[in-house]
Amino acid sequence: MSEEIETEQQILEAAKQIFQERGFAGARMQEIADEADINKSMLHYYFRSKDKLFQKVFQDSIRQFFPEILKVLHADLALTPKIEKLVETYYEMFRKHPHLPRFVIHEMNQHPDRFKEFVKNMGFEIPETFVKQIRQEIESDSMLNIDPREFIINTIGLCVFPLIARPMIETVFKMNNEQYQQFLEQRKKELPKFILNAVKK
Amino acid sequence: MSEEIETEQQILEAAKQIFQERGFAGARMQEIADEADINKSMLHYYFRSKDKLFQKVFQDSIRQFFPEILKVLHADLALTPKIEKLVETYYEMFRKHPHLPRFVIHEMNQHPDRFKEFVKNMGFEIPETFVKQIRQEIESDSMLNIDPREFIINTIGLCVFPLIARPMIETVFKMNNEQYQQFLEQRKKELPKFILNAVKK
DNA sequence: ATACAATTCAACTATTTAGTTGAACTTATT
DNA sequence: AATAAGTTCAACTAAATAGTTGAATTGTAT
Repeated sequence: MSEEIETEQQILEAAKQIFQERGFAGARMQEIADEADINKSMLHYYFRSKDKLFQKVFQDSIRQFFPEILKVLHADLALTPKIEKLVETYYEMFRKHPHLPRFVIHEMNQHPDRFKEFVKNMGFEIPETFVKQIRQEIESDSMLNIDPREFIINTIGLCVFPLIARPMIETVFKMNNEQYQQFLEQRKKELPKFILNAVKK
Repeated sequence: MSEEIETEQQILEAAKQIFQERGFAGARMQEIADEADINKSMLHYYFRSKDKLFQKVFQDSIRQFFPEILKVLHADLALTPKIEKLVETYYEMFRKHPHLPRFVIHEMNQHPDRFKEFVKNMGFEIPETFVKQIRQEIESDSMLNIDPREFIINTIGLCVFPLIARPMIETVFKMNNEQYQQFLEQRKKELPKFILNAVKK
Protein backbone atom coordinates (compact mmCIF):
# COMPACT_ATOMS: atom_id res chain seq x y z
CA MET A 1 0.00 0.00 0.00
CA SER A 2 2.85 2.36 0.77
CA GLU A 3 4.08 1.33 -2.66
CA GLU A 4 1.02 2.74 -4.35
CA ILE A 5 2.06 6.36 -4.58
CA GLU A 6 5.64 5.46 -5.29
CA THR A 7 4.75 3.16 -8.20
CA GLU A 8 2.31 5.65 -9.65
CA GLN A 9 4.96 8.33 -9.46
CA GLN A 10 7.50 6.01 -11.02
CA ILE A 11 5.14 5.36 -13.93
CA LEU A 12 4.45 9.04 -14.39
CA GLU A 13 8.14 9.87 -14.43
CA ALA A 14 8.82 7.19 -17.02
CA ALA A 15 5.81 8.17 -19.11
CA LYS A 16 6.85 11.80 -19.01
CA GLN A 17 10.30 10.85 -20.20
CA ILE A 18 9.09 8.71 -23.09
CA PHE A 19 6.12 10.83 -24.17
CA GLN A 20 8.16 14.03 -24.10
CA GLU A 21 10.89 12.43 -26.16
CA ARG A 22 8.79 10.60 -28.74
CA GLY A 23 5.35 12.21 -28.65
CA PHE A 24 2.08 10.35 -28.15
CA ALA A 25 2.12 8.46 -31.45
CA GLY A 26 5.81 7.59 -31.23
CA ALA A 27 5.68 6.32 -27.64
CA ARG A 28 5.25 2.62 -26.82
CA MET A 29 3.55 1.42 -23.66
CA GLN A 30 6.17 -1.31 -23.39
CA GLU A 31 8.93 1.25 -23.52
CA ILE A 32 7.29 3.25 -20.73
CA ALA A 33 6.97 0.09 -18.65
CA ASP A 34 10.63 -0.75 -19.23
CA GLU A 35 11.67 2.77 -18.28
CA ALA A 36 9.60 2.54 -15.09
CA ASP A 37 11.05 -0.92 -14.45
CA ILE A 38 7.62 -2.52 -14.06
CA ASN A 39 5.26 -4.76 -15.98
CA LYS A 40 3.20 -3.36 -18.83
CA SER A 41 -0.09 -4.33 -17.23
CA MET A 42 0.69 -1.99 -14.32
CA LEU A 43 0.31 0.95 -16.67
CA HIS A 44 -3.26 -0.08 -17.36
CA TYR A 45 -3.88 -0.95 -13.72
CA TYR A 46 -2.96 2.60 -12.71
CA PHE A 47 -4.06 4.63 -15.72
CA ARG A 48 -6.55 2.52 -17.73
CA SER A 49 -5.27 3.42 -21.21
CA LYS A 50 -2.44 4.98 -23.18
CA ASP A 51 -4.63 7.97 -23.86
CA LYS A 52 -5.47 8.58 -20.20
CA LEU A 53 -1.82 8.23 -19.20
CA PHE A 54 -0.87 10.66 -21.92
CA GLN A 55 -3.46 13.22 -20.84
CA LYS A 56 -2.06 13.15 -17.32
CA VAL A 57 1.51 13.55 -18.57
CA PHE A 58 0.61 16.32 -20.98
CA GLN A 59 -1.33 18.29 -18.39
CA ASP A 60 1.40 17.81 -15.81
CA SER A 61 3.93 18.99 -18.39
CA ILE A 62 2.04 22.21 -18.94
CA ARG A 63 1.55 22.74 -15.23
CA GLN A 64 5.28 22.27 -14.92
CA PHE A 65 6.31 25.34 -16.91
CA PHE A 66 3.34 27.59 -17.54
CA PRO A 67 2.76 28.87 -13.99
CA GLU A 68 6.47 29.42 -13.50
CA ILE A 69 6.66 31.66 -16.56
CA LEU A 70 3.53 33.55 -15.56
CA LYS A 71 4.96 34.03 -12.06
CA VAL A 72 8.02 35.74 -13.52
CA LEU A 73 5.87 37.95 -15.76
CA HIS A 74 3.83 38.94 -12.71
CA ALA A 75 6.80 39.48 -10.39
CA ASP A 76 7.43 42.89 -8.88
CA LEU A 77 10.54 43.64 -10.92
CA ALA A 78 11.68 46.34 -13.34
CA LEU A 79 11.63 45.34 -17.00
CA THR A 80 15.34 44.65 -17.35
CA PRO A 81 15.73 42.23 -14.41
CA LYS A 82 12.39 40.68 -15.30
CA ILE A 83 13.55 39.77 -18.80
CA GLU A 84 16.82 38.49 -17.40
CA LYS A 85 14.90 36.35 -14.93
CA LEU A 86 12.62 35.06 -17.67
CA VAL A 87 15.48 34.00 -19.91
CA GLU A 88 17.21 32.34 -16.98
CA THR A 89 14.02 30.50 -15.99
CA TYR A 90 13.62 29.15 -19.51
CA TYR A 91 17.14 27.91 -19.77
CA GLU A 92 16.99 26.33 -16.34
CA MET A 93 13.81 24.50 -17.31
CA PHE A 94 15.41 23.28 -20.51
CA ARG A 95 18.35 21.94 -18.54
CA LYS A 96 15.95 19.82 -16.50
CA HIS A 97 13.49 18.91 -19.27
CA PRO A 98 15.17 19.19 -22.66
CA HIS A 99 12.23 17.80 -24.63
CA LEU A 100 9.46 19.72 -22.89
CA PRO A 101 9.09 22.73 -25.22
CA ARG A 102 9.05 20.70 -28.43
CA PHE A 103 6.71 18.14 -26.88
CA VAL A 104 4.14 20.77 -25.93
CA ILE A 105 4.41 22.47 -29.31
CA HIS A 106 3.93 19.23 -31.21
CA GLU A 107 1.06 17.86 -29.16
CA MET A 108 -0.92 21.06 -28.79
CA ASN A 109 -0.92 21.29 -32.58
CA GLN A 110 -2.19 17.70 -32.87
CA HIS A 111 -5.24 18.47 -30.72
CA PRO A 112 -5.60 22.24 -30.58
CA ASP A 113 -9.19 22.20 -29.32
CA ARG A 114 -8.46 19.81 -26.50
CA PHE A 115 -5.45 21.96 -25.62
CA LYS A 116 -7.40 25.21 -25.62
CA GLU A 117 -10.08 23.71 -23.42
CA PHE A 118 -7.46 22.59 -20.94
CA VAL A 119 -5.67 25.94 -20.76
CA LYS A 120 -8.99 27.72 -20.31
CA ASN A 121 -10.04 25.40 -17.50
CA MET A 122 -6.71 25.84 -15.77
CA GLY A 123 -7.15 29.60 -15.95
CA PHE A 124 -3.70 30.28 -17.36
CA GLU A 125 -3.69 33.92 -18.41
CA ILE A 126 -1.06 36.54 -19.08
CA PRO A 127 -0.95 38.63 -15.90
CA GLU A 128 -2.57 42.01 -16.40
CA THR A 129 0.20 43.52 -14.28
CA PHE A 130 2.75 42.70 -16.96
CA VAL A 131 0.68 44.20 -19.75
CA LYS A 132 0.31 47.35 -17.60
CA GLN A 133 4.03 47.42 -17.01
CA ILE A 134 4.67 47.40 -20.76
CA ARG A 135 2.08 50.11 -21.35
CA GLN A 136 3.66 52.28 -18.66
CA GLU A 137 7.11 51.89 -20.19
CA ILE A 138 5.68 52.99 -23.50
CA GLU A 139 3.79 55.94 -22.03
CA SER A 140 6.81 57.14 -20.11
CA ASP A 141 8.70 57.14 -23.42
CA SER A 142 11.31 54.64 -22.27
CA MET A 143 10.14 51.99 -24.73
CA LEU A 144 9.02 51.85 -28.35
CA ASN A 145 5.33 51.48 -28.99
CA ILE A 146 5.01 47.72 -29.25
CA ASP A 147 1.94 45.53 -28.89
CA PRO A 148 2.47 43.77 -25.52
CA ARG A 149 1.40 40.51 -27.15
CA GLU A 150 4.17 40.86 -29.74
CA PHE A 151 6.66 41.58 -27.00
CA ILE A 152 5.72 38.47 -25.04
CA ILE A 153 5.72 36.23 -28.11
CA ASN A 154 9.06 37.58 -29.26
CA THR A 155 10.63 37.02 -25.88
CA ILE A 156 9.34 33.46 -25.47
CA GLY A 157 10.17 32.65 -29.07
CA LEU A 158 13.73 33.85 -28.69
CA CYS A 159 14.11 31.66 -25.62
CA VAL A 160 12.53 28.55 -27.09
CA PHE A 161 13.74 28.45 -30.67
CA PRO A 162 17.43 27.65 -30.11
CA LEU A 163 16.36 24.78 -27.87
CA ILE A 164 13.95 23.08 -30.26
CA ALA A 165 16.13 23.74 -33.32
CA ARG A 166 19.23 22.21 -31.76
CA PRO A 167 20.04 19.66 -34.50
CA MET A 168 19.73 22.36 -37.15
CA ILE A 169 21.96 24.75 -35.23
CA GLU A 170 24.57 22.12 -34.51
CA THR A 171 24.69 21.25 -38.19
CA VAL A 172 24.77 24.58 -39.98
CA PHE A 173 27.18 26.09 -37.45
CA LYS A 174 29.23 22.91 -37.19
CA MET A 175 28.97 22.59 -33.42
CA ASN A 176 29.46 19.51 -31.31
CA ASN A 177 27.54 18.96 -28.09
CA GLU A 178 30.01 20.93 -25.99
CA GLN A 179 30.09 23.87 -28.38
CA TYR A 180 26.31 23.97 -28.40
CA GLN A 181 26.18 24.11 -24.60
CA GLN A 182 28.77 26.86 -24.67
CA PHE A 183 26.72 28.72 -27.27
CA LEU A 184 23.68 28.55 -24.99
CA GLU A 185 25.70 29.92 -22.07
CA GLN A 186 26.83 32.86 -24.16
CA ARG A 187 23.31 33.34 -25.40
CA LYS A 188 21.84 33.43 -21.89
CA LYS A 189 23.88 36.59 -21.34
CA GLU A 190 23.31 38.21 -24.73
CA LEU A 191 19.62 37.51 -25.20
CA PRO A 192 18.23 39.96 -22.60
CA LYS A 193 20.33 42.72 -24.15
CA PHE A 194 18.98 41.86 -27.59
CA ILE A 195 15.38 41.89 -26.39
CA LEU A 196 15.70 45.10 -24.40
CA ASN A 197 17.56 46.89 -27.16
CA ALA A 198 14.86 45.88 -29.62
CA VAL A 199 12.29 47.95 -27.73
CA LYS A 200 14.58 50.75 -26.62
CA LYS A 201 13.87 54.23 -27.99
CA MET B 1 2.79 4.82 -68.49
CA SER B 2 2.04 8.48 -68.82
CA GLU B 3 0.26 8.01 -65.52
CA GLU B 4 3.48 7.02 -63.80
CA ILE B 5 4.80 10.44 -62.95
CA GLU B 6 1.36 11.79 -62.20
CA THR B 7 0.53 9.02 -59.74
CA GLU B 8 3.91 9.25 -58.07
CA GLN B 9 3.45 12.98 -57.69
CA GLN B 10 -0.05 12.48 -56.38
CA ILE B 11 1.27 10.10 -53.73
CA LEU B 12 4.05 12.47 -52.74
CA GLU B 13 1.64 15.37 -52.38
CA ALA B 14 -0.66 13.30 -50.20
CA ALA B 15 2.21 11.90 -48.15
CA LYS B 16 3.62 15.38 -47.64
CA GLN B 17 0.24 16.56 -46.44
CA ILE B 18 -0.26 13.73 -43.96
CA PHE B 19 3.33 13.40 -42.73
CA GLN B 20 3.67 17.14 -42.22
CA GLU B 21 0.44 17.24 -40.29
CA ARG B 22 0.84 14.15 -38.12
CA GLY B 23 4.53 13.31 -38.14
CA PHE B 24 6.02 9.95 -39.08
CA ALA B 25 4.67 7.99 -36.12
CA GLY B 26 1.24 9.59 -36.26
CA ALA B 27 0.74 9.08 -40.01
CA ARG B 28 -1.13 6.07 -41.42
CA MET B 29 -0.37 4.58 -44.82
CA GLN B 30 -4.10 4.08 -45.35
CA GLU B 31 -4.72 7.76 -44.68
CA ILE B 32 -2.07 8.74 -47.21
CA ALA B 33 -3.62 6.39 -49.77
CA ASP B 34 -7.07 7.89 -49.13
CA GLU B 35 -5.68 11.40 -49.47
CA ALA B 36 -4.02 10.44 -52.77
CA ASP B 37 -7.25 8.72 -53.83
CA ILE B 38 -5.51 5.46 -54.64
CA ASN B 39 -5.12 1.97 -53.23
CA LYS B 40 -2.78 1.37 -50.31
CA SER B 41 -0.69 -1.16 -52.23
CA MET B 42 0.27 1.59 -54.68
CA LEU B 43 2.25 3.29 -51.94
CA HIS B 44 4.42 0.21 -51.61
CA TYR B 45 4.57 -0.27 -55.35
CA TYR B 46 6.06 3.21 -55.78
CA PHE B 47 8.02 3.64 -52.55
CA ARG B 48 8.59 0.18 -51.03
CA SER B 49 7.96 1.13 -47.40
CA LYS B 50 6.58 3.78 -45.06
CA ASP B 51 10.09 4.66 -44.02
CA LYS B 52 11.31 5.18 -47.61
CA LEU B 53 8.27 7.28 -48.46
CA PHE B 54 8.86 9.34 -45.35
CA GLN B 55 12.52 9.90 -46.17
CA LYS B 56 11.56 11.24 -49.56
CA VAL B 57 8.92 13.54 -48.11
CA PHE B 58 11.21 14.77 -45.34
CA GLN B 59 14.08 15.51 -47.69
CA ASP B 60 11.77 17.19 -50.18
CA SER B 61 10.37 19.27 -47.32
CA ILE B 62 13.80 20.53 -46.37
CA ARG B 63 14.70 21.20 -49.99
CA GLN B 64 11.49 23.16 -50.17
CA PHE B 65 12.44 25.86 -47.68
CA PHE B 66 16.14 25.71 -46.86
CA PRO B 67 17.55 26.89 -50.20
CA GLU B 68 15.00 29.65 -50.40
CA ILE B 69 16.04 31.05 -47.03
CA LEU B 70 19.72 30.76 -47.91
CA LYS B 71 19.08 32.54 -51.20
CA VAL B 72 17.62 35.51 -49.34
CA LEU B 73 20.56 35.58 -46.92
CA HIS B 74 22.93 35.56 -49.87
CA ALA B 75 21.03 38.15 -51.92
CA ASP B 76 22.71 41.41 -52.86
CA LEU B 77 20.61 43.59 -50.57
CA ALA B 78 21.23 46.00 -47.71
CA LEU B 79 20.46 44.64 -44.26
CA THR B 80 17.09 46.32 -43.83
CA PRO B 81 15.46 45.13 -47.08
CA LYS B 82 17.09 41.75 -46.61
CA ILE B 83 15.44 41.22 -43.23
CA GLU B 84 12.15 42.43 -44.64
CA LYS B 85 12.49 39.97 -47.50
CA LEU B 86 13.36 37.15 -45.10
CA VAL B 87 10.33 37.74 -42.91
CA GLU B 88 8.11 37.94 -45.97
CA THR B 89 9.56 34.73 -47.39
CA TYR B 90 8.87 32.88 -44.14
CA TYR B 91 5.29 34.04 -43.90
CA GLU B 92 4.64 33.25 -47.53
CA MET B 93 5.99 29.74 -47.02
CA PHE B 94 3.81 29.28 -43.97
CA ARG B 95 0.77 30.33 -45.95
CA LYS B 96 1.49 27.54 -48.42
CA HIS B 97 2.72 24.92 -45.94
CA PRO B 98 1.38 25.64 -42.47
CA HIS B 99 2.75 22.46 -40.89
CA LEU B 100 6.20 22.53 -42.46
CA PRO B 101 8.21 24.28 -39.72
CA ARG B 102 6.82 22.18 -36.87
CA PHE B 103 7.20 19.02 -38.91
CA VAL B 104 10.88 19.63 -39.58
CA ILE B 105 11.53 20.59 -35.97
CA HIS B 106 9.82 17.50 -34.63
CA GLU B 107 11.36 15.00 -37.01
CA MET B 108 14.90 16.34 -36.98
CA ASN B 109 14.83 15.92 -33.22
CA GLN B 110 13.63 12.33 -33.52
CA HIS B 111 16.63 11.38 -35.69
CA PRO B 112 19.23 14.12 -35.28
CA ASP B 113 22.10 12.09 -36.73
CA ARG B 114 20.21 11.11 -39.84
CA PHE B 115 19.19 14.75 -40.23
CA LYS B 116 22.72 16.08 -39.81
CA GLU B 117 24.04 13.61 -42.35
CA PHE B 118 21.41 14.73 -44.84
CA VAL B 119 22.06 18.45 -44.41
CA LYS B 120 25.81 17.87 -44.76
CA ASN B 121 25.35 15.86 -47.94
CA MET B 122 23.08 18.49 -49.41
CA GLY B 123 25.73 21.11 -48.67
CA PHE B 124 23.34 23.54 -47.01
CA GLU B 125 25.50 26.21 -45.42
CA ILE B 126 24.99 29.74 -44.20
CA PRO B 127 26.36 31.92 -47.01
CA GLU B 128 29.67 33.49 -46.08
CA THR B 129 28.52 36.68 -47.81
CA PHE B 130 25.86 37.18 -45.17
CA VAL B 131 28.28 36.67 -42.29
CA LYS B 132 30.60 39.20 -43.94
CA GLN B 133 27.73 41.63 -44.34
CA ILE B 134 27.01 41.45 -40.60
CA ARG B 135 30.70 41.88 -39.76
CA GLN B 136 30.91 44.92 -42.00
CA GLU B 137 27.87 46.50 -40.37
CA ILE B 138 29.50 45.97 -36.98
CA GLU B 139 32.88 47.33 -38.10
CA SER B 140 31.34 50.41 -39.65
CA ASP B 141 29.68 51.05 -36.28
CA SER B 142 26.14 50.88 -37.64
CA MET B 143 25.30 47.73 -35.70
CA LEU B 144 25.90 46.39 -32.20
CA ASN B 145 28.56 43.75 -31.83
CA ILE B 146 26.49 40.59 -32.15
CA ASP B 147 27.62 37.07 -33.00
CA PRO B 148 26.29 36.54 -36.56
CA ARG B 149 25.05 33.11 -35.50
CA GLU B 150 22.94 34.68 -32.76
CA PHE B 151 21.57 37.18 -35.22
CA ILE B 152 20.50 34.48 -37.67
CA ILE B 153 18.97 32.27 -34.99
CA ASN B 154 17.09 35.19 -33.48
CA THR B 155 15.68 36.22 -36.83
CA ILE B 156 14.57 32.74 -37.83
CA GLY B 157 13.23 32.06 -34.34
CA LEU B 158 11.14 35.22 -34.36
CA CYS B 159 9.69 34.22 -37.73
CA VAL B 160 8.96 30.62 -36.81
CA PHE B 161 7.75 30.72 -33.24
CA PRO B 162 4.36 32.44 -33.70
CA LEU B 163 3.59 29.89 -36.42
CA ILE B 164 4.32 26.75 -34.44
CA ALA B 165 2.84 28.12 -31.22
CA ARG B 166 -0.46 29.06 -32.82
CA PRO B 167 -2.81 27.17 -30.47
CA MET B 168 -1.05 28.66 -27.46
CA ILE B 169 -1.25 32.18 -28.86
CA GLU B 170 -4.89 31.84 -29.83
CA THR B 171 -5.70 30.66 -26.33
CA VAL B 172 -3.83 33.04 -24.05
CA PHE B 173 -4.67 36.06 -26.20
CA LYS B 174 -8.24 34.88 -26.84
CA MET B 175 -8.01 35.06 -30.62
CA ASN B 176 -10.16 33.28 -33.14
CA ASN B 177 -8.83 32.17 -36.51
CA GLU B 178 -9.46 35.53 -38.16
CA GLN B 179 -7.86 37.49 -35.35
CA TYR B 180 -4.81 35.26 -35.50
CA GLN B 181 -4.42 35.87 -39.25
CA GLN B 182 -4.79 39.58 -38.62
CA PHE B 183 -2.18 39.38 -35.88
CA LEU B 184 0.24 37.73 -38.32
CA GLU B 185 -0.36 40.47 -40.88
CA GLN B 186 0.43 43.14 -38.31
CA ARG B 187 3.44 41.17 -37.19
CA LYS B 188 4.86 40.88 -40.71
CA LYS B 189 5.19 44.66 -40.68
CA GLU B 190 6.44 45.05 -37.11
CA LEU B 191 8.92 42.20 -36.95
CA PRO B 192 11.65 43.63 -39.21
CA LYS B 193 11.60 46.84 -37.14
CA PHE B 194 11.96 44.83 -33.96
CA ILE B 195 14.89 42.82 -35.32
CA LEU B 196 16.70 45.81 -36.78
CA ASN B 197 16.18 47.92 -33.69
CA ALA B 198 17.57 45.12 -31.55
CA VAL B 199 20.97 45.44 -33.23
CA LYS B 200 20.94 49.19 -33.78
CA LYS B 201 23.55 51.23 -31.95
C1' DA C 1 -2.69 -16.61 12.47
C1' DT C 2 -6.40 -15.45 9.31
C1' DA C 3 -8.86 -12.95 6.20
C1' DC C 4 -9.06 -9.37 3.10
C1' DA C 5 -7.60 -5.97 -0.09
C1' DA C 6 -4.08 -4.15 -2.84
C1' DT C 7 -0.36 -5.14 -5.89
C1' DT C 8 2.39 -7.58 -9.26
C1' DC C 9 3.35 -10.29 -13.28
C1' DA C 10 3.52 -13.91 -17.17
C1' DA C 11 0.87 -15.20 -20.59
C1' DC C 12 -2.81 -14.21 -23.12
C1' DT C 13 -6.29 -11.81 -26.66
C1' DA C 14 -7.82 -8.04 -29.61
C1' DT C 15 -6.87 -4.50 -32.58
C1' DT C 16 -4.39 -1.75 -35.51
C1' DT C 17 -1.31 -1.15 -39.09
C1' DA C 18 2.41 -2.21 -42.43
C1' DG C 19 3.31 -4.85 -46.11
C1' DT C 20 2.23 -8.79 -49.95
C1' DT C 21 0.11 -11.22 -53.64
C1' DG C 22 -1.96 -12.51 -57.79
C1' DA C 23 -5.26 -11.59 -61.02
C1' DA C 24 -7.24 -8.03 -63.99
C1' DC C 25 -6.54 -4.14 -66.60
C1' DT C 26 -4.06 -0.50 -69.47
C1' DT C 27 -0.75 1.18 -72.53
C1' DA C 28 3.11 1.05 -75.64
C1' DT C 29 5.77 -1.69 -79.08
C1' DT C 30 6.40 -4.87 -82.70
C1' DA D 1 -3.40 -8.54 -83.27
C1' DA D 2 0.06 -10.37 -80.18
C1' DT D 3 3.20 -9.48 -76.73
C1' DA D 4 5.28 -7.37 -73.00
C1' DA D 5 5.77 -3.99 -69.57
C1' DG D 6 3.71 -1.15 -66.45
C1' DT D 7 -0.30 -0.17 -63.44
C1' DT D 8 -4.23 -0.95 -60.40
C1' DC D 9 -6.89 -3.13 -56.85
C1' DA D 10 -9.36 -6.43 -53.49
C1' DA D 11 -8.17 -9.56 -50.48
C1' DC D 12 -4.77 -11.38 -47.97
C1' DT D 13 -0.72 -12.16 -44.37
C1' DA D 14 2.65 -10.55 -40.98
C1' DA D 15 4.02 -7.74 -37.47
C1' DA D 16 3.53 -4.52 -33.97
C1' DT D 17 1.11 -2.78 -30.24
C1' DA D 18 -2.71 -1.87 -26.90
C1' DG D 19 -5.17 -3.93 -23.59
C1' DT D 20 -6.91 -8.22 -20.39
C1' DT D 21 -6.89 -11.93 -17.19
C1' DG D 22 -6.21 -14.82 -13.43
C1' DA D 23 -3.12 -16.72 -10.36
C1' DA D 24 0.58 -15.62 -7.08
C1' DT D 25 2.36 -12.44 -3.85
C1' DT D 26 2.54 -8.87 -0.51
C1' DG D 27 0.91 -5.96 3.02
C1' DT D 28 -2.64 -4.71 6.67
C1' DA D 29 -6.19 -5.00 9.97
C1' DT D 30 -8.55 -7.88 13.20
